[in-house]
Amino acid sequence: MRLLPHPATADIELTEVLRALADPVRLEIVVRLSVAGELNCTVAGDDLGVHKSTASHHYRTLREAGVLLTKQMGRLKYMSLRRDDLESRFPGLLDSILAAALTQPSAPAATQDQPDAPARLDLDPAGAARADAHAQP
Amino acid sequence: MRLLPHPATADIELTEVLRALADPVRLEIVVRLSVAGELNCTVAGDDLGVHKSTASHHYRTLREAGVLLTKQMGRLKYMSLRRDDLESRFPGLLDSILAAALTQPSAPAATQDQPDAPARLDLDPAGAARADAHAQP
DNA sequence: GCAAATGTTGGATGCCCATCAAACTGACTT
DNA sequence: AAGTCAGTTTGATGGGCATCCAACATTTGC
Repeated sequence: MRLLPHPATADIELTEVLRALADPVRLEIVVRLSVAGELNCTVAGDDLGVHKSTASHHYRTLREAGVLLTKQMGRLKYMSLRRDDLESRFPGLLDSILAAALTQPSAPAATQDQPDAPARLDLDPAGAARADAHAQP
Repeated sequence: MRLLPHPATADIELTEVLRALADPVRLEIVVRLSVAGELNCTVAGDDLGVHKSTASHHYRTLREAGVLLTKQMGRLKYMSLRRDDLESRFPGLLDSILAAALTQPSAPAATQDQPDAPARLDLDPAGAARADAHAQP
């Protein structure tokens, strides 16, 4: 298990964080991470409506802005929000943005394929896999 | 006195607000408005380091995102933050961003002309003018 | 070793945007 | 009416960015 390079908490800049979260796709990724806690790239980017390389680009943007933390475990990379770091640097910021995003959900493009889908967020299938992955890297 | 067109509170979108505030110049404008309450374009754009037409473009962006409100009084236009509207739409969002921006001040470009300047925000001179302007339009 | 799975990287493309300069509009002043 | 002030609009320009596709790197499994 190894961590990818991230900016130090003190180096996180407000405008970079805001710019990172101002993109609907990236905001959706952050919302998913806030719900699931930790996701690998495939699950986090599922049904986002963008190519996987585009999603990878967004992960990089979010990581370099200091919003999320990425650790590699075997062939998978798990991402999680830097909640504590962001809270200490910009108190209340992430929470208010997440709360706002949850009251104003952005429809992922792929959701249009099934207009009658009851719920828009379907992250549970990854839960078991995550738990397993953490047990024995 | 007449108001310029603004989006309704319910139409304010989170990503638009974040995108509007993700620019250092626009964030500085918002910070100034949060301190002064109300400013005309000339004062709000003073020492920002950008051309006045660029500043005007930023005012438009902020207004169309629903961040600020503009009313014309005679030959001047006064801008103010839509604090209540934003608070009701995205509770805590603006306050946390303003608090973060105040702890991490962005240096306006023109400040470099006077490196020994004691304070970076000099908005009081407009205070009297504002009060006068409101008395008798 | 070979193949599959998981992401990343490297063009390529097209769009959006921040910026400036100049011209313009609207309102007040003389 | 002419001039001035405050701000906007209209190109023009340059840079950044979101996106895709294809190729690559790395790890795991047979």
